Amino acid sequence: MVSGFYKSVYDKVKEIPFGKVATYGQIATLLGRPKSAKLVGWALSSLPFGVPWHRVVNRQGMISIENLRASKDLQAKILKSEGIKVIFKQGNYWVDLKKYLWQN
DNA sequence: CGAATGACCAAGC
DNA sequence: GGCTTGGCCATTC
Repeated sequence: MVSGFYKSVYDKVKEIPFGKVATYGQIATLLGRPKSAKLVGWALSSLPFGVPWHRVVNRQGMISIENLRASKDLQAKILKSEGIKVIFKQGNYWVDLKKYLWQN
């Protein structure tokens, strides 16, 4: 069910430009709920088709979990295809936030 | 309507 | 300096 806050999250995620990434906390802040990054993460757990979820990572630039729709491998794959350098470290994929963080 | 949940974050030990 | 804990709040059950 897409409603209210969720929709805002999806719209904001769609605004992330090609080749950039954003963090959960950042999106939460942009939506006016800086203390509720969790809600962003939760919203992403039930993403509608067409949202570039692969451009959203946690505060450390890490891809934390496998989604229902796609694996971390796929997410890393897509990021690479967009020109983003993905590093595999300690069993997880990471991106360089200093280089690719979305400056809005 | 009360209680649980969640792809997070920052502080504390 | 790695692991645990509490807080956050819309949505679901």
